[in-house]
Amino acid sequence: MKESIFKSEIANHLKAERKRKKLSLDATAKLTGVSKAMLGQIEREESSPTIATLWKIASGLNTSFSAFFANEPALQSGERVFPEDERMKVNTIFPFQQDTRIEVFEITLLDHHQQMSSPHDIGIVEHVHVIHGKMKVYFDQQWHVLEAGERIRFYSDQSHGYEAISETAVFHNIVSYPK
Amino acid sequence: MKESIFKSEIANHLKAERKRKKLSLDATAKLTGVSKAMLGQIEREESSPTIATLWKIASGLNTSFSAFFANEPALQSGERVFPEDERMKVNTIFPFQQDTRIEVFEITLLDHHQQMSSPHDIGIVEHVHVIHGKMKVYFDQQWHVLEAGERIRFYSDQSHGYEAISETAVFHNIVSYPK
DNA sequence: AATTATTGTGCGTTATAGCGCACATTTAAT
DNA sequence: ATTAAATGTGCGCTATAACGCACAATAATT
Repeated sequence: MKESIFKSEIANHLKAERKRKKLSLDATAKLTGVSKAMLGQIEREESSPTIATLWKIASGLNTSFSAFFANEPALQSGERVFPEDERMKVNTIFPFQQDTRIEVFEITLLDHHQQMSSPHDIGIVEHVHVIHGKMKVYFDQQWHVLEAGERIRFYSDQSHGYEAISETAVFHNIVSYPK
Repeated sequence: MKESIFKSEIANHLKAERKRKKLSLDATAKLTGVSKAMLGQIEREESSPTIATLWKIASGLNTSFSAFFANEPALQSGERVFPEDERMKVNTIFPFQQDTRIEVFEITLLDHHQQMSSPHDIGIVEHVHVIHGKMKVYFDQQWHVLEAGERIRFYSDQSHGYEAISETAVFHNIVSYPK
């Protein structure tokens, strides 16, 4: 994810949210405590706001903070795509639904397979619950070893991955998307 | 959530992450492309970084962006309380957290036990995934039979319940609370 | 058509994010 | 003990985030 696309996502989301609520720059300025000049500049991508002001905007508009970093709904609507690999079997337990914004997979790693993944969008949380075998999960620059029955939770907007320590490992993977 | 408290969250997380990696301000400056003076000010809460710089920091440290905003364990622990019953064992897999607004239980029904429940708040969605045995789930005025491995999803703002058909049944219960 | 709000943008000013460099302290090496 | 390297803070400077106000444009009212 490049830095520059941030600005346009923030701009788009702010503009969309403001239009959806049928608010003028002046009205949102009063709601958020951020000057309308600044709001205009952010929408035109002429300014990269500080977290403090972005917080004031999110807070004043009663919208979530992470929503400013989400990709277009068109892209994130569906299910996550997994790489085609014979040694990693993915079974969808609960597909993504707009109301809950979670999806659940049962994943089987064969032959000590390791599966790495590049960062996802901001705010996405992954839950790993080991059903069979022994495995390790990578995030925060560390491998975390998990026995059967154990579980762990992490932000997946970073490099992460899974690897079976026993020959095969089965785990449940709950992915939560913000909104 | 007040604005000031997550400035300290950012400060704490940056400091902790830097210490964990045993990096100096100088070293992190080279990694992230952010001057060490600025990094120092952020750690001392003397400066509120822009989104762009915080991104450079997260990116350069290979850490998650969201982790800088990790909210403290919510006071409002939405955790559901279950009736005391010897024939229904509830094991919490993932406790409720404010960011995801889900909680996950592993529930064991013994001796053909039936457990009914009165309606919860509107918008709450329950997911049932049968691990062992055979059971049925009640909602929408009827019972739904589930074999091991099968799953079902329903709104729990209505009378609902579970019952083991085999002598014992084990299922996972994912509860999603609306934002 | 003329007037009056409303809305977004441009401008000048202030506040502060962010940088490079130097300084004082500590830590390690000689 | 002395030197040398490394680490965090302070200072001056520049870039820009953020503000208030005024202006030009459109939309609504008379």
